[in-house]
Amino acid sequence: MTVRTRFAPSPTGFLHIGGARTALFSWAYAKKHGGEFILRIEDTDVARSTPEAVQAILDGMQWLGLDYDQGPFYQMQRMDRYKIVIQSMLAAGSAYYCYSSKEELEALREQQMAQKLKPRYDGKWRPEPGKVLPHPPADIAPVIRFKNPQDGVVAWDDLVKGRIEIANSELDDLIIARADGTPTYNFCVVVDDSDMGISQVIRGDDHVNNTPRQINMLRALSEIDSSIQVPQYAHLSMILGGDGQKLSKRHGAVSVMQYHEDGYLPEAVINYLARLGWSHGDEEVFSKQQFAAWFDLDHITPSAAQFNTEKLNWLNAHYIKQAEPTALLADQLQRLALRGVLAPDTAKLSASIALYKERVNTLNELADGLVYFFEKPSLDAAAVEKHLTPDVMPVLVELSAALNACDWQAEAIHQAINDAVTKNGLKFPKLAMPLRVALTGTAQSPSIDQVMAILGKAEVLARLQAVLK
RNA sequence: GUCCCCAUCGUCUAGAGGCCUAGGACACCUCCCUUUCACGGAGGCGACCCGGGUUCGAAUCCCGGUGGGGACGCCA
Repeated sequence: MTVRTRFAPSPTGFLHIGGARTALFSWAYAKKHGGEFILRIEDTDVARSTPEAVQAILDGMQWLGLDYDQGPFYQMQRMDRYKIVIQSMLAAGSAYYCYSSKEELEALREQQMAQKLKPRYDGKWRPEPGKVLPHPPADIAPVIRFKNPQDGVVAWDDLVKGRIEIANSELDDLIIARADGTPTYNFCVVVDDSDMGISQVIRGDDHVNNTPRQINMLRALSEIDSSIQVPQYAHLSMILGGDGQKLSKRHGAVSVMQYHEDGYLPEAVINYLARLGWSHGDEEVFSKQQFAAWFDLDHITPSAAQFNTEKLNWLNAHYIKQAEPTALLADQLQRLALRGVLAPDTAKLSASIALYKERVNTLNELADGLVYFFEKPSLDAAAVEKHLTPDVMPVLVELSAALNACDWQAEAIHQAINDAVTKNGLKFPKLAMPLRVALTGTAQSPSIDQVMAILGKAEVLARLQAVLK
């Protein structure tokens, strides 16, 4: 049997970190087994679904490089198919019309909660042999309910959590079509997973409780069409925020595209997400391809995992260091433009990226650190006071002259500084620090001779002149 | 409330009854490197939720407790 997995988000918001990991694992499972990965947009909640959200999900997947073999399929475009299946269930007696009003149901729920019972449909309109149903009220448009088995248990061997059993007595007859005729989530999923030949359903933990209902519907459907099979299920635990709390819209859940904006490389986010809840021995740093080759459901942790920005930073720093400067060029051009640096010299930009990328966690930090290569820095007052002391001024004057005559290479520049240091009986930092402050504005920078080599002779002399006045 | 799930360093995790004196990674601390800050290198701190049981032997298996999470929609 060919492996087919799917990622099935509902377009009610952006692609967040939890959804991204679910997609990543589904993607990897399909790749590992030479199967197909399908994207399906579950947009049956017309009131909450938006085209913007669809686009945001597509953008997020593209940024992460989670390519799908089929889709995106849209459930709203499959209405005809759902209606046919519902009709067949009605005909087979595995579904029925229910005329209970929303108000009636609400009252029932409250009553049950008050009695500390699990709120469930009371089966008023459920047909049974020998049972006499009430007369359908004329003013109520009926919903359609699935006739769930009442006895026995539903069990499956979850690929992550092991065997799970739920008694049918815990389940009630769920609504599969609303009063307006549109089908609901649990029903659409079942039809789609079946029609699309999904072999493994890999999804979030929060769907564990839907699984027995879906299995029951699949079984009812297989009574009608014997080719219909129940897929395997793998339920991934959720990702918690850095504080151990559940991620939600108002608490810590952000779009994966926010990570892009914040200066994270997709390689880093993928690598980080892969290691969140999954492991391959002691391996920590690996590519998406390596992940796909290694991936298996056996090594997924069943417990929830807390998001840790520090570790993401570490991975991001690794991937930035590893990147070729030219690969970062386009990105840095954009980020520098945001910082007011327009059309910088490309050779100079490449050289400064090469020098600076070794020391940053994010692409924004990189861009921040690059600015002074292209614009005169404003000098940090504390650093000026500490390092640009009156006694070094004459040495700087002397050095300026030497630099002016210097062959403009880091080696030669270093030599010129060294000569000035020796001649004046100083230690190297005594001159390097004032230079650093004068040229970069701060007391922290890469090797000052290398910075100077990139800045260029004219610019270095001009910046020195500015502090000597 | 009912049902379901989960439980190893602060965090992510290794761990399939003896390889465990519980390993790795991030973070933190110390030292080294050094031209400042980083990077890098070497060390260090630091955990099996509790209680029973099974067994010659339990982080690992079973039971109970506790704690955390999820679900209980004409949402997905």
